[in-house]
Amino acid sequence: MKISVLREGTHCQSCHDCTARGFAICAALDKTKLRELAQLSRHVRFESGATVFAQANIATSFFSVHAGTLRLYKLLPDSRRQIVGFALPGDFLGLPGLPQHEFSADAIGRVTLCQFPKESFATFAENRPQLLRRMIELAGRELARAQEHMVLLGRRSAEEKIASFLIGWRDRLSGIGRGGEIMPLPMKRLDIADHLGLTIETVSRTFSKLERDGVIQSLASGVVLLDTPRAEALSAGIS
Amino acid sequence: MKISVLREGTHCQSCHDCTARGFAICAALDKTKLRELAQLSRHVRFESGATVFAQANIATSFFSVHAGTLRLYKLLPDSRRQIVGFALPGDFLGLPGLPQHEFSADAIGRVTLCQFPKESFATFAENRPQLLRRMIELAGRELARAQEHMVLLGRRSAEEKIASFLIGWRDRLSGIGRGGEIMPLPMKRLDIADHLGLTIETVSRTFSKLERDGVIQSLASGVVLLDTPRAEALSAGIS
DNA sequence: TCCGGCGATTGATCTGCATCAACAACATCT
DNA sequence: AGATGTTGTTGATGCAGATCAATCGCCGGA
Repeated sequence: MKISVLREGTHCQSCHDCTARGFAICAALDKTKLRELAQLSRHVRFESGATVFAQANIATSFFSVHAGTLRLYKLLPDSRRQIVGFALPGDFLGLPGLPQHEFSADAIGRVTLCQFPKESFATFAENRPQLLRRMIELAGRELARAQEHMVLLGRRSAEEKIASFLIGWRDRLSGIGRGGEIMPLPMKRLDIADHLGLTIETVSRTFSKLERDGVIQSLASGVVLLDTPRAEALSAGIS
Repeated sequence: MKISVLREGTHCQSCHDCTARGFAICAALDKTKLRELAQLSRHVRFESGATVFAQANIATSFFSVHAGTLRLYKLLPDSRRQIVGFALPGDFLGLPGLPQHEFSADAIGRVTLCQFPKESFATFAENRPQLLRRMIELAGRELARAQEHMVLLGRRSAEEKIASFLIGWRDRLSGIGRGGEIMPLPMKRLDIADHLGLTIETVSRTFSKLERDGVIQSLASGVVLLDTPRAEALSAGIS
């Protein structure tokens, strides 16, 4: 595992034309407040594999993902791993009220983040209902995703899990304007396995099966959905 | 499945000495605001098995649990079920921002709730940062629980699942002042199975095994933890 | 060009839990 | 008391996915 490499950041100069604006926490803010919030933040960059923060460490910052993908995961003492989610541009990391990080976060490929010192962010947000409501909205969306994922982990077959994952990933990408024919999957098979409660072998076999069945096409650059209705049916748990 | 029975409620007269005060959403409010909020609410009661609301229905109310236990669950089209959690006194049900319920909720035994019309609650909360921060706190706690449950569903053995469930249940009960030697388990085996991603038979067998091993004692009125350290070790994923 | 490492794939075998089945314990109704 | 339904337990068997193992493709470095 590579060691975290934190490049010194600068105050964010250009929140106004930030590509993650619109889906990020800051979508709630007008120009003036945006500038104030920007004063608190710095841009930081992490190289592939770097750990942004680790579970049970004291949380001193919040983050908003600007570019790239992260895996968010929890480890058991014997090193079993559950990836609780992947973070994409616009996702907010860290929850006020809890002193420590509830999970670890690694960069998958290069990642840039807006970093906010926890204290000053909390003070800033304290009396800004717009921002607070936005945080509730993001937390609620996250919670809904978590509950949907519990259904997947508890009650679905390997094939349904993979189909569900692909459909969900497609929807998230298109939600941030990254939809397209070829759907990039920046994470490795092991990450997918640890996200879906499977092993790499089962993930691999299931990808192969879906490809044999003409549901998907697997490329080096990503996956193409050939039979979307079939994939969506599997994802919904039909058949 | 029994039909939901909603007894007509009354405005809450006695929030001041409500037994769920202190852990509920209203813990954030001072006397004056509490009275104002009480004006919006009514007490409602549901009998055992009644459905408080169903997944994908338009959410017209929020609820705060006053007494009793609920199962919160999602169904797949073929009737596979995943119980995403159990709600206890103080728990808040419903998230602003999402138009529909994300899951269904049934009473386990008799339940009483504070019901808030969604619109008026939202208006009330809109510019009350204290209340908004409290909602973030509750949502965050819920999210943390959901993530911990993903680890359980994705990466743990049946025995670990049961031990984890018992330890978690003990902690939640003691968190609302209901700790005690005998831990009541109001939900049925099928509920536990659908919560942990197991079948009733496996749940039953695992309870039997834990009892044979002297970890727990199973009574009609609940469960006694005989070997708490062992249960906690299993719960933590050690051994 | 060869080598070594990493990720992915595929095959063979094993196993934890699901499934199928029978029965026990207990409550409710007639 | 006997009949019926509901919940829980236990046993026998089956199977989806884990585990163990071999191989392949690819990339980067010597």
